Amino acid sequence: MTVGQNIKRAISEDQKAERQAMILSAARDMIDEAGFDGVTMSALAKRAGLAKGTLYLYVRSKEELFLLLFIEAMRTVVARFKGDVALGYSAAQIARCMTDHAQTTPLFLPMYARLVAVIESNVADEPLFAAKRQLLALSAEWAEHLAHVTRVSPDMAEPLATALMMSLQGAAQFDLSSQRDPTGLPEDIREAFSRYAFARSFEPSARLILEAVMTPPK
Amino acid sequence: MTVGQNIKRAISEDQKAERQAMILSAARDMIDEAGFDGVTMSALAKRAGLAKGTLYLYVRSKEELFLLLFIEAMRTVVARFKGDVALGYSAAQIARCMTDHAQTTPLFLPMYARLVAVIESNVADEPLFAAKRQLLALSAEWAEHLAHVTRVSPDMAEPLATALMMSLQGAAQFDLSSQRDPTGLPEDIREAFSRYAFARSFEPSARLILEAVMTPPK
Amino acid sequence: MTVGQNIKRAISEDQKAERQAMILSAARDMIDEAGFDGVTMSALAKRAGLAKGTLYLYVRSKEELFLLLFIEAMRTVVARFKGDVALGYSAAQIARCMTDHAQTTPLFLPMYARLVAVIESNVADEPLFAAKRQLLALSAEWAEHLAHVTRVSPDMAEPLATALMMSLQGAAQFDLSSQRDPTGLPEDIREAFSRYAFARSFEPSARLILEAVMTPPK
Amino acid sequence: MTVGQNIKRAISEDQKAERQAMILSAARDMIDEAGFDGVTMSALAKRAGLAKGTLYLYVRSKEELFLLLFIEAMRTVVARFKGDVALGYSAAQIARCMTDHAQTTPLFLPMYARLVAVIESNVADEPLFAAKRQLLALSAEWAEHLAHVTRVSPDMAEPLATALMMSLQGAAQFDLSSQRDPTGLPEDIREAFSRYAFARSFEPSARLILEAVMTPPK
DNA sequence: TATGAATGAGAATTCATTCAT
DNA sequence: GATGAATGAATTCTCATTCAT
Repeated sequence: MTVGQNIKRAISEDQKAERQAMILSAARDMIDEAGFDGVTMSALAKRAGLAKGTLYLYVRSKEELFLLLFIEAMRTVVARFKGDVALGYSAAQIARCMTDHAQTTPLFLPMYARLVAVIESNVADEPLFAAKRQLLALSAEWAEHLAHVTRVSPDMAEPLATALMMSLQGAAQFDLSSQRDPTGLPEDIREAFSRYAFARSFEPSARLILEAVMTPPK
Repeated sequence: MTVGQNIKRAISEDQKAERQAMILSAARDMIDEAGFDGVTMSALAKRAGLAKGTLYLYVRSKEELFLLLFIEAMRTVVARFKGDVALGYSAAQIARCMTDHAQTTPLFLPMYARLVAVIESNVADEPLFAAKRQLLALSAEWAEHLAHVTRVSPDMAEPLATALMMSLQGAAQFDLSSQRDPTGLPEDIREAFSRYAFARSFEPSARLILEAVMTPPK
Repeated sequence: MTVGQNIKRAISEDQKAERQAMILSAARDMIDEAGFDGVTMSALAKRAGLAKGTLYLYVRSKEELFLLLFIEAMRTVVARFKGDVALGYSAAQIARCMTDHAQTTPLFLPMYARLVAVIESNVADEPLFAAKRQLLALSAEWAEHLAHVTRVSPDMAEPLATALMMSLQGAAQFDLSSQRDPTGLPEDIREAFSRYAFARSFEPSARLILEAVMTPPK
Repeated sequence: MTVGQNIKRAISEDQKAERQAMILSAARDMIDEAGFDGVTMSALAKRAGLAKGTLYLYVRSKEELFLLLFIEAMRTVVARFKGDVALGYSAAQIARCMTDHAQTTPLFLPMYARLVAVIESNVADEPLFAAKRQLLALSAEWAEHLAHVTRVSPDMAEPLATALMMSLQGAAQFDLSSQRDPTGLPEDIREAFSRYAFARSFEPSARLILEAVMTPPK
């Protein structure tokens, strides 16, 4: 009675991971096309060529899916940071790189903006903890490289990392808020919207922060 | 179709404002008791002693209600900042005040954390624009006082204000994320949760930023 | 405390009638602009320059308003029929006139289509009976003239009138159903929609019926 | 989120069709008991022993449900017409049959009366088009049989069919309007209500029309 | 493993009408 | 007479998740 082509059963761990990657990829496409709210598990299943139930074999919940997606984006950002930013870079250069990474890594910004208030708020403990662990590890990795390239004093490493991440998070919010076709915006607030676009708001702040710790007042 | 007890009619503008204030107050109470998701227009109406339809005479939608609530909180924060922070304050003192204001103004932090991804995302244009205008005005007012007390150079005023607001926004997110009864948290991530509590993450960052602009490298 | 310009109080019966006519006229405009569902009592009041409560001084309910509107349209149709159709007219000519009257009298068709299932179904007894009386009188007047110009035998007068009115009613429905921008209609049913436009469906039927009784089989 | 008793799953197409039939049947019962406005999707689900969501698996919307119901009634009427009316029948006999079919097929008349102004007006395009297609096919089938039994000349077939359907539609309206307990009606309009009962108004008109085309004036 | 039928919670909002001023 | 603040009923439909096959 089964309709449609049953996809071959994924048995090995590899196949399982592969299948999950497929799902994440389909999800990314859906987000691009229909936005976050346009992603429904039914549609995603269809798009991935799976049955709804099968989807849940690879992803415990919709929120977990998003979490997975964000972790990937975060992983990319961290990797790029480690790859691009080297010892000797100026505050301005580091700020530039961070801005660039955040902006050009697909989904990073919009997902970061939704991470806490939308995604984490609706996820079960189990997946949340799992995600937290990974995210924490990635943050640590990033912070470590940051401390390295900025040659910041040990006691300033954490405050610096925190300040930058916090700004990044805030900027992601601002950016989300500023994403709007200026057409249709009332004259008097149009500029305010664009003022908070990511690059415009994050880069100077990051630079400010970095300079503060990289050139300690003598 | 009408039954029930008509409450005293709010005829003058003053009475109307008072009634709206009443509604906002009832909403605040509900949030305290049942959390954001616990706020229902029906329940709110009942609590405010109004008919549902009456509620909508004073608030165009649930999201607008939240926006109104946030604006009030923001107004308070700005007022306190202007009242508490005076010329001559050190970076540390200013950071301390900001932290305190944000933390002790009821609803400010949790609403700010939800402002963009949850509230603004679901509000109609009309109320959104109205809110933006007020929020922008308040921000400007706050930024102006900030520039004044920090004696920052004119060209650094905006970057400073932006950096601080962005950090505040990010910290609000972190804080929301860290709000969790440590009991029940796995050992290995418990500390990470508490690490991002508002005061612990925001104050040092704010101070860092403020110091950076208040003691220009000679 | 009253806001806005209080319209002068309408005292005499004449003034009252005049005010009611004003309201009906405003309603007609609203229907033209926003369709039937676009008419709300609030908006109508505003448009008529009246307060909501005042509206109800001249019209007992929304449905009564529509009934009043239809009666006017019907009155026009009957008057035009009596004015335009004279003894000696052929079945084809009469059918033509009827079609023309129904079609060119504003609101007649769409209101007739909604008369029973939408309007009468939701009106209180009192206004319904009042309307019925007027409508019945108008029908009788129309039927009488019809009998006169068709020189139909006394026993066929009622069946003829009924048949024509029924067809008119049915055609009004068909017409309502066919009112749709052909753009956006699927190819295969586009023609079906247009086929039931009023003139195309009513006139031949009316003619058929009229001819049947006007040229009795010898 | 799932609780409650899963009913037997309808897996095969047959089972699905059966389940839909069950739903329609439950809807018919509800209409009988509580009238059209008494039909609630929630109540219907309960009555059918289904969860609300399940209902929507079989019916896209409430209006579509009504459309489905009408199509069934129409299908019955057409079938009965084809079964009962044979070549050689007189105009009077055909009119009699039509009247009878329309009157004794459950829900046919009241649904036909509401079809355009109430049901079609509130249905989404997709289901509307689907319904139109079926209705059009049924009409054509009926018209063909009509042409056959009346031996009407090819060019008169369509006008005849249209005239009869239009009258039927009009009569359905009249009938709806006349459905009212005479008790409680004012003396002076009581008769008028009953005068427009279906059989009394439709049959003579149908006969008139049929005779007109079946016995062409020599 | 895969499937997809079944589940059901859940709340916002409109607008005709009334009646206190 | 005129006003407009207050009323409140009333119901749809979506979609994440589960679990019988």
